[in-house]
Amino acid sequence: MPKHVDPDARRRLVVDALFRVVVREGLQRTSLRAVASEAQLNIGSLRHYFASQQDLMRFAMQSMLDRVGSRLLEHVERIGDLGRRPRPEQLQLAAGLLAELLPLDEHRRAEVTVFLDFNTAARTSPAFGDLSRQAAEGERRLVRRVLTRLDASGALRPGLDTDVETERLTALLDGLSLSAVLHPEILNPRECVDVLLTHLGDLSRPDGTPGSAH
Amino acid sequence: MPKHVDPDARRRLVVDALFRVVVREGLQRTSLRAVASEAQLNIGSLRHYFASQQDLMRFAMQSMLDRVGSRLLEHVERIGDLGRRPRPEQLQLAAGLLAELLPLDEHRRAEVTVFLDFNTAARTSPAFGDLSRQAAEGERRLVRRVLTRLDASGALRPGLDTDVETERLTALLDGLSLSAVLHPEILNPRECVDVLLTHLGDLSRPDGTPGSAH
DNA sequence: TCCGTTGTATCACAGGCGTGATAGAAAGGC
DNA sequence: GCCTTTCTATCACGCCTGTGATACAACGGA
Repeated sequence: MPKHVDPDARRRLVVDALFRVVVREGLQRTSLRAVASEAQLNIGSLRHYFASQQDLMRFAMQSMLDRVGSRLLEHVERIGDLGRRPRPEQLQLAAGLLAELLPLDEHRRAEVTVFLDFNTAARTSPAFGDLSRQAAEGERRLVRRVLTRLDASGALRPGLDTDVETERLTALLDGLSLSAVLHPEILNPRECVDVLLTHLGDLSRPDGTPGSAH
Repeated sequence: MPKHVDPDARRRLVVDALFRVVVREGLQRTSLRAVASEAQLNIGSLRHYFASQQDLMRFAMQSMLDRVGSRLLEHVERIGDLGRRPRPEQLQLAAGLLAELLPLDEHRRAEVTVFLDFNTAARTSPAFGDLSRQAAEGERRLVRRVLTRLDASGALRPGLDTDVETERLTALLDGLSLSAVLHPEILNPRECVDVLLTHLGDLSRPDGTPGSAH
């Protein structure tokens, strides 16, 4: 006995419409009316589900963070135990996981685009400050975790400073995302992957060196 | 016999006011009235020097690109010939030059902040598209030039792919700038420099290996 | 059937925006 | 002195924004 409207589905519909508007027009021109129109809803209906513009914006950003977070978690579980893989595959798997954050297809491109707009807005908009910070910390936790796991299974060069390498790899991912979104004609997805693989290769133990796994 | 007002000085004054507003409020809230108020000018006066908002915005971004460009040029000349320096100093000098692009002090932080806001806006605003692209290409030219000069003086590991390394270092710089501007509590200037030096160190020829310079 | 809840749709308001028009002050060549 | 150019200042217009208020339809349990 389903209710004729599912509020959660409605909110998702609105959020998806908002994402499309942000991607197409930029956050600056993403007004309530534009989102309502994109969702083919009356602005009155939209406001029935979101009390204010700020509510909608926060909900949308939180939704995106949740989606990315659960996708990453899923990917981590799919990989399973890293220690029992051969070393080249370890690096490949790590790259595949981190590439979830790169705009390599239209879906991730849209995510990164919206994410960038939200984060730049968050700099001067207190309403998003906590979400932006939480996202930045989450990204660093992921990167650090990838690095420590690689290191634990002996894939990495000895003597690396984890703090510095975490910031370095995070900056690399952020910079690649930024360029790929803002200047796709300069940096295409294949080059992004090349750079990421090169970086991980540089961090890895030289071929022939025995790892210290276990 | 000085004229009572110097139009160029007036424009510079307005542009500086615009930068302050963008840094403080974000590009979204940077209206003509806000800039005029910040410059302590009447909006009518402001519009006497800039025909339209778009004119002002373009002029401001172009001004910033010019300033950064000439500062980089000056720094390059100050360094002079790289070949006749000892290798550790070569890396240090390269890092110092590239660090002109990082938000390490308040002045550069303001620049990078404005630059970021302009570039995200440029994604969906055709008026800034060309300037944004030109800046991205300029940054890559600089990075590539630094890398090839280091390589020519024998400071770099052999076998590096210049295209990939250019994108890698560019992404690293962009990512560091992004994080340092959006999350200064997570990434401070010292860490930025650490990461940059670590990266250049990784690219450099291992100690004890004779360089191929001259 | 009645009624409360939920959803849809519309109007109106105040506020900010860029911009065109215009009036008046100030400056400088003659 | 005057006249032209440059600069300053203000008004008004149309547009778009978020939001409060309100009316009306539709649903679901009693």
